[in-house]
Amino acid sequence: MPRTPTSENSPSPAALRLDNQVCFALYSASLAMTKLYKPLLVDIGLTYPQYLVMLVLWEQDGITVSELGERLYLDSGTLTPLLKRLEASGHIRRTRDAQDERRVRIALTPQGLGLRDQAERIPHCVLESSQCTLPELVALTSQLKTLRERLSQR
Amino acid sequence: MPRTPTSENSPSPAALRLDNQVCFALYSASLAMTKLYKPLLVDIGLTYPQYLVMLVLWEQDGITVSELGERLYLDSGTLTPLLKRLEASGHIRRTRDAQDERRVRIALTPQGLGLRDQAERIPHCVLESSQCTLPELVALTSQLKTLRERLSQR
DNA sequence: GCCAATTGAATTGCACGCAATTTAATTGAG
DNA sequence: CTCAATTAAATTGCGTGCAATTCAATTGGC
Repeated sequence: MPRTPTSENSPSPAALRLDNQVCFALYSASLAMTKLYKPLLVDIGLTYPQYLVMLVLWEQDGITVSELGERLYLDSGTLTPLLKRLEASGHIRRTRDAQDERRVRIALTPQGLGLRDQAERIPHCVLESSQCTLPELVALTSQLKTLRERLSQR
Repeated sequence: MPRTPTSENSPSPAALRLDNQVCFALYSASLAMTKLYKPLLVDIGLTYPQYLVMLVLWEQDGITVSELGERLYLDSGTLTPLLKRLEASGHIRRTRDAQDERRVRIALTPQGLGLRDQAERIPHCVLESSQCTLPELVALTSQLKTLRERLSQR
């Protein structure tokens, strides 16, 4: 009997097949998306999570670390070092709240605000590269939000 | 005029609004999914990416590091340390290929193979917790695979 | 058969995510 | 008013992801 290079034991049940996992489809699509953004973001000196932080700050300047965390579903263990790097890059300033010294407020610098103009071309580039139509992406976004809500309400 | 706690500059263009980003929907849903798996995987002593590796090995025992990487879209910089930890846990063995000493083949130990029985209950748990129907998840998986293919063919 | 080019892993360095702990500031029950 | 409980960030430690480099083994042009 010919021996294949990979020895099969009993076949894996369908429920454990990699190609049947939503989790892997989600995981690998998310990493692929990050790779698509990378070259665009390198041009403006941001990493992908840093870009997400900037998106929030362009909408809501001066919010606290925990408000930022609620928006992005990230905690201070992730955000604190990330924000320090954004500060070191000159995009933001971190200042203790005068009313409540426990809070740290994040404010855009003029440089950080200026970055928004350069970032405006990114969504278009991504749409192009995604090979998807806008309605497709809008629909997918909506489904993913629903999934996220359902998953995180545990 | 009442002043909001966060000072708005010019409003952020719609294309840069966080809630309109597929990338963020994808990113946050993926992290939420990881969190759902974590307690289930802790029980069997695996991290989430380690679980993905085991899914592949349960299908194809004895493959090389690069074949594993093609399956998971990960490179050796990620896989090498991860595989060393799986080896340290006793789930796999790493051995140089006799035909080509550059290749490293990954083989399940009896313990690693035995883990599959314990893992079989996981997909059901996830389906329950996801608050989604199976057809919904199947459809979403398919869309995400399409997206991944389109994104990574650049 | 020889040596340059290629290939497969490993290594290095950096930036996340996140659990768990610590520190500092604020709140609140009595 | 006081002190314990709570809250907000920061810190620590570990495990990814990934670019870039290194190292060893193999291949291919001559």
